[in-house]
Amino acid sequence: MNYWLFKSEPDEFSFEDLVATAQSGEPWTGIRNYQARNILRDQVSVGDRVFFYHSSCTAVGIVGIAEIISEPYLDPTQFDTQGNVIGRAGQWVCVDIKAIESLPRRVSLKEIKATPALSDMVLVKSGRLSVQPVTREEWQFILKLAQ
DNA sequence: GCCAACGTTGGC
DNA sequence: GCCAACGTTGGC
Repeated sequence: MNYWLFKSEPDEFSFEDLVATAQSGEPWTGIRNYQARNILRDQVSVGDRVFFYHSSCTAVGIVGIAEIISEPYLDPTQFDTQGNVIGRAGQWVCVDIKAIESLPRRVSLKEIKATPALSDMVLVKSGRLSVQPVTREEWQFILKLAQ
């Protein structure tokens, strides 16, 4: 099983919104970055776990855990009703995810940046990538921090 | 809302 | 294939 971190602006779609979709989950659409697309297309598998990260808000950080529940498929939001590609053609893909649980408390970006054991996280090193890998060590360390 | 960082585009 | 211009992300 692999671990990932997905970013979302809570004003657009929050972890609470994902929880509300229960077992049916939500298509993770709208990724328009090649690096993120390649990760979704080539590396993400059903059963992988995901840290759900709230960005661009007053409480930035990791707030919950989700699970990948579909194989990657073509993101339907890249097509109009006639099936024509909207904007940049990029064979964009999406996956479905569902909520597993909230963290006992949010692990803030500030805290992550201040933690030496987490200084190699992609989140710290390449802040803009919206779908990114998390190592097993980082995953477990953050779970401990969240207690 | 500002602005730094970074990804993408496009002229050459 | 370089690189300047431009657009977007995201922390603050």
